[in-house]
Amino acid sequence: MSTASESPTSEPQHAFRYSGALAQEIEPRWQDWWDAHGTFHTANPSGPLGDPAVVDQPKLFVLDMFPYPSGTGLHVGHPLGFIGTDVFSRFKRMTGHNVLYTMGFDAFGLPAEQFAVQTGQHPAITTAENVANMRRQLRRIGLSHDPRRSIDTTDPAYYRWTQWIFSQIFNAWYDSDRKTARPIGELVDEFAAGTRATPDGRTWAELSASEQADVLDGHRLAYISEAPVNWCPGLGTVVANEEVTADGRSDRGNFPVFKRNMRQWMMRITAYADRLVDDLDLLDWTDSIKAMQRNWIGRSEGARVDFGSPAGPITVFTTRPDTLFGASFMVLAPEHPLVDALTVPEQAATVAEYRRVAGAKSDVARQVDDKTKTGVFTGSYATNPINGEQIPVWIADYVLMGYGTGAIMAVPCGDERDFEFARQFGLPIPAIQQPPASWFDAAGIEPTLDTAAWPEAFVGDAPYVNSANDSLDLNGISDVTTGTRRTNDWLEAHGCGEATVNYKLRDWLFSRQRYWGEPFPIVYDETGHAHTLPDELLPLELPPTDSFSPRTFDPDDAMSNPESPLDRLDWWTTVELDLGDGPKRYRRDTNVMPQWAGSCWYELRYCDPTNENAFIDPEVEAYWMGPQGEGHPGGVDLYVGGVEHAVLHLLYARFWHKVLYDLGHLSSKEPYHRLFNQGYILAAAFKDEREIYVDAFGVEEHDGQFTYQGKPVTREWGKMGKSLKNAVAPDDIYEAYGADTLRLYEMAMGPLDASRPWETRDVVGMYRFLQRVWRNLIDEDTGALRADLPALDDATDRVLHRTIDGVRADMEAMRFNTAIAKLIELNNALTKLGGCPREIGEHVVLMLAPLAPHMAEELWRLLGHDDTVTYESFPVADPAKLVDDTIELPVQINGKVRSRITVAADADAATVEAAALADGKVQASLAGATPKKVVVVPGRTVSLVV
RNA sequence: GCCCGAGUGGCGGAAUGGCAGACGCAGCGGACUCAAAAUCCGCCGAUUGAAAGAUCGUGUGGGUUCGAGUCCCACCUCGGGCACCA
Repeated sequence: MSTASESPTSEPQHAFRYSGALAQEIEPRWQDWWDAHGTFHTANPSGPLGDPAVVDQPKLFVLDMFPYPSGTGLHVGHPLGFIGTDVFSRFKRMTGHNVLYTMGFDAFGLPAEQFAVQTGQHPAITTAENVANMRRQLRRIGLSHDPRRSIDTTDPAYYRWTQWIFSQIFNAWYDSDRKTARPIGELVDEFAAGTRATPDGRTWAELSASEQADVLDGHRLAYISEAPVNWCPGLGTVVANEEVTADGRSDRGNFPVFKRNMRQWMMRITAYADRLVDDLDLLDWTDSIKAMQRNWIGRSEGARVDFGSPAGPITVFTTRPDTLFGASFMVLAPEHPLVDALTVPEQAATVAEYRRVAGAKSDVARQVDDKTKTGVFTGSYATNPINGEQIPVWIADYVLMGYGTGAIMAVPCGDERDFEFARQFGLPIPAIQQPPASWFDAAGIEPTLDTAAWPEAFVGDAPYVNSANDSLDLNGISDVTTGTRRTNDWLEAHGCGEATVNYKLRDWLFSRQRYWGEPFPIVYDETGHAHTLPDELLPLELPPTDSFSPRTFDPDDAMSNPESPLDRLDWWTTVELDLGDGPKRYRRDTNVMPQWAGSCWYELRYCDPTNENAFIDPEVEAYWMGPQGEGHPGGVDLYVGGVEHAVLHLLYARFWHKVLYDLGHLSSKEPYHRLFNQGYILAAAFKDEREIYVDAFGVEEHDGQFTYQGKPVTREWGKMGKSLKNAVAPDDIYEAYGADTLRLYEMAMGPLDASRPWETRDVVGMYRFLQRVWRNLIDEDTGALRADLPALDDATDRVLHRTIDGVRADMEAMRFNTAIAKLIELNNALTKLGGCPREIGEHVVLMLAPLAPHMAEELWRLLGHDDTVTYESFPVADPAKLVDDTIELPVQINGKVRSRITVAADADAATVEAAALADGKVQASLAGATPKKVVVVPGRTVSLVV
């Protein structure tokens, strides 16, 4: 061991005091030792990483969300979750679990590509450098990853299987009767056998090969469609709905996004909408994340209703079919295909102008505009099927083409938007429900069915009125559920509608016009039909090129067109292949997959990273991912990450997982059984008068006023990061204190799921704690175990066991902050005692091991052990030492604590009551009065009521 | 507007309905030292009191309870998500 040199936080006279410098020596030494000994290698039940013995151990799969290997490296905010999972994994190893814990890199995608474009280097080179740098930084924190299982999405050995999974999805269709994905070949069989009708009724054999291909393409789970997509000229690519922010800009780069019809790859995630909602019930996720997913999928139950019109039936979707009697007009989206046919000549100019204005408005403009209703009459009337009334058909941009059928029946008395529209344009508002008196009271008007007096629409349960025809009578019914059911039955019986379910979720736009992503394993034949490459031709590697930079455009140039970098590579885009009918020329797909593809299945590859025959061995999958008993969906045991992936990654990954499950490749229905959202580390950020962030470390504070270079700045709190100029590098903390101190500080700041502000000056508290632990066991002058350790007394022994009991429970529940507090209390007691009795030393080191593993290894070695502390058993409290002979109880009189009594721990209620009444202070407080009531809570309190 | 989540000392935070403020930071006092640092010991919600103590105190207002930071109702503030989704 080298001698600790002077550091800013230590003094030279104690050569073996635990200092930043000593930590800098101990920590890398143990990190090297762990690597050399393969300490964190985790065995599979079989296969190349196999050891059948592990099957006897309970398994635990702990997963962190896949990080981007950013070019700027880590700041102290990044590893918060990683440290949490590491502490938990280390604890679980000490309780006998076989723990799968590793880390990979989501290295494809925009950030990596943009960094490469900035530096002018090929993304493969910058990615490799960034990954190496991040691995180094993560290793320095002492994370106990199995390095053999680490993966990188840009590695052809990995994306070979991403492409293979794409092929599986492409070659599958969704059988909505059986509610499962099936191989496309089985659909061909059904068509060929005539058990499934073709779209136009001809037999399968009568269709040409090209027509057959068209039919199949219409069923595939991955398909090409010409549909409105989000075109982002500033990025030069299309992006998914989930990547567009509420104000119509791109998630990355914050560029405007335009709706454009384009030919793009889509994933039929809508086929899984129901299962994605329903299976949330099987998951141990927070309610808020579940709510966000439900909200995004947006399932609403209602009915489809056909209204007759001069242009043929207009179909609407409504969640309130029970209000059909109140439908007094219809509204179509301006883009609705029937608008032309419905528009009468006198209205043509007005309608055309309205459509032009509406069409020119971007989504941004539509949302920025105030919500004042606009619209125009088409001149046509439709027939309300339930009462035969002729109602006017309008168009208005408050009806969205992208939701439902792009047309609504307007029930102004029961829908706030329709009410506003009717008021705006003087359309009739017939009342069909009798709102309760309380509703009129709240509105400050007398009860009336004259809606001219109503201030707003009435929404909710109330008796129906004016709601009857010859064969349906809702009048008198007073709940929406019954009204809806009756109406749905009537609609179905009369052939003008049926109950149905509608979703906000749209299919997933899956292609990007970029370079740095997985190429599609797809070629097109001379008729333009897509074929997957045979599996043996995978991976289809990204072609090398210097022009990897995508063509970007003026961010506001809505009419620009995407140009994929791969399109420019003529030598690559055409290829001669034999796909079963002789060698032919094919054209490659020149899109790449979106960022999310690689992270849709990475947890599976962690399980079986070296498998060259399958993306995962079924036996290995069943072991790590399989259901844990009846009703359990399977999936990783603990998944920790930020809340920002609530609807992107988590929805896509669940979808892919379900497809793979349906196709028989997996035993687990869900990828992530338990999800834990860690908080963020916040840091103060400062803005000058121009609203520009200034270097947070140059800001001075005087009397609560902040200044930067003499000028006043304002403080705010935000996620630590480069853009707020407030990032603290972990390296600075290691140098001053070591990684163990950083780990403890991050865990002690608060509960893992809460965001908390970083305070560099607070870090020293955990450093002092580690120094005291060290000092209690180690002679600071010689570095040897202290020879003068005190003897163990009964009271200290009890403190130890109470600590063990509490720390174990806290660790189990991931309450690392309170576990640390209990360890500090124990250590403070030892300091008072003058040192750590030998009998306690090992327990202290073992309890510290998950939190501060480097110091724990070092002390474990000094305590005379010659192997790692990693797999030692976590201490178990002796129950006999958890109970005291006597306890002190507070005595409350009328709810106020007036005295404390000491009684035997097992004293019965009568004894406790007698002791309380006999107490001098209690008697003084009672002043001779007799309590009316005495409540004795054993072991807790005595409460007297006078 | 709708749906989540959170409001506790100067700061981060702790408290199965049972002694509010564990633990850490900052601050104050003491020991050690020629001195300082480090270390060790103690104090550290507010008001009041010489002290013992007393009174108040967990965003606000009600309620349930012998007893509420914790449960219920209403409201305020902050954070997050969704947002003309029929």
